[in-house]
Amino acid sequence: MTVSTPLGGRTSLSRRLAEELRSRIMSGEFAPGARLPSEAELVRRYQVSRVTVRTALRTLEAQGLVDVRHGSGSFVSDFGAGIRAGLQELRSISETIREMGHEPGMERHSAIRRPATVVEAGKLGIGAGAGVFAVERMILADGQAVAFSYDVIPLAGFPPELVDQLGTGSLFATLAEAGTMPARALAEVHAISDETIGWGPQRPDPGLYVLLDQVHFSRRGSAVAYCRTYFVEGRFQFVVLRTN
Amino acid sequence: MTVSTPLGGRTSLSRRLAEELRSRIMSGEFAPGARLPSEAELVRRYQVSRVTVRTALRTLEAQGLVDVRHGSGSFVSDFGAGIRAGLQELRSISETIREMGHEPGMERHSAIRRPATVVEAGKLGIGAGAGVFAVERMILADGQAVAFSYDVIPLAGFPPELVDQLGTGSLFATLAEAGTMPARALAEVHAISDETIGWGPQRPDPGLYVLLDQVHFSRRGSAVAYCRTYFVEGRFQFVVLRTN
DNA sequence: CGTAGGGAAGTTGTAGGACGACTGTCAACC
DNA sequence: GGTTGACAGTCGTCCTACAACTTCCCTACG
Repeated sequence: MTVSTPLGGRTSLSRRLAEELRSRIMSGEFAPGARLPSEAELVRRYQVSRVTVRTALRTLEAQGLVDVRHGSGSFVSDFGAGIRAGLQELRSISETIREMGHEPGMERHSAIRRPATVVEAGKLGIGAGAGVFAVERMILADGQAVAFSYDVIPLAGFPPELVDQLGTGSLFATLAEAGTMPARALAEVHAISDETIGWGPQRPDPGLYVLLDQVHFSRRGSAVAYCRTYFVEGRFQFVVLRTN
Repeated sequence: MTVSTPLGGRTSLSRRLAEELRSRIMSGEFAPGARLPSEAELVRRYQVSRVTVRTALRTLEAQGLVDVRHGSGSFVSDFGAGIRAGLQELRSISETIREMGHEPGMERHSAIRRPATVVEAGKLGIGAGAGVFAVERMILADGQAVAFSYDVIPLAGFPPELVDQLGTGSLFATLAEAGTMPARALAEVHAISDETIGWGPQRPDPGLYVLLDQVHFSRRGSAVAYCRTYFVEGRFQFVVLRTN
């Protein structure tokens, strides 16, 4: 039997199970290449049907986290380490930095309310000139600047009492509090050489950056933020797992 | 009713169905945001069980291609256009260029057999000094150079009669012929400013590149190629779909 | 002794049927 | 007009059964 772990929540059971397994894998409970418990064992362990277990495993497989082999079992992908800092995992930069074993930090450079530029309006799918909140921040890891970010959040429908909170802590946390947690982001990657991007004493000498130009969407498809993050080349490792 | 399309093949049925649906979506048969046929309809259409249909849909959902909504239906993700050129889709660059509506081309600059460097051996998980085949190529789209690639293929276990074919056409095609089709790749992304990367009259003036430093793995986990592809900034659009 | 072959056990893949939960629509009602 | 409720359509989960594949052990044969 070994019954335990109720998995309570509001999203679908298989999603929650996938998240549970994902966190167990990430925690290092299963080493890369190690074999996961069989589907039958997971059925007993979590008291769910085999369909649910298989659905969860399929999700993890599509994410590249596990490898399901017919007749043999499910195995943790050998790329676990890379995925842990993967670019396709949508999460706050601070969280990623912490998971990579460093102490995240942040310094707000400016924060103003202003009308959206044409480019911003286009990216966010709002009218040009609509009110937005623009924040400029420096992202730190162990006290060293690893990125400079220019974030824009549309104000329409955003709770006024939370506006001042934007840019003071995790952007994701504030958006979640506002009920517009990003579920997906479409990001363009560029190489940028520009001396005017960064600021302060930590500005890198050759102004070479990897720019992540991304629009965040809520689960229902509305744009909730437009973030341009300039990562100082060499101070942050970008990893992408590609599959077919 | 409407029986047809046998889906014959050797991989699992659900994988083939996912691929079939993926290609139908990519072809534009279903517009972004459009509703896919219901699971029951797909069951009738392809003569497979609902388990198989659901498994395929789950795979596509995890890849960000479709959005399955409880009680409502399955919908093509609004990000279809971006995903079509997505970085996490592992496929040949030429194929990607063609899908983006341009005519792919290629020029081989050099191709030699030599011992692996220490870095290459480390990336490929082989002994330092083991024999590799190194190819330098220029990737073209509509006659314009979009990338310069430095590829390294370990020779151990590689069919000798196919070595000369490396670098003359699609690297993927040759690897597939050799039975070592890449199934996954772990890629690092860097911004590079270096005047010595490219060559020829098409060399970009400010030598600014997005470097995709990637190791390709076969389905069983062995490294089959180490490819450094320098994309000329501005001539190729990198898109990454991030999910959580 | 060594090896090839066969079989058993374990595991994932697919099938079919059943029911619950959720969504969107529309008609009836207040 | 707005709300409520019924209803059909659809996805989520469960159950049972069997096929296909892998791995390992053990036997039979050389």
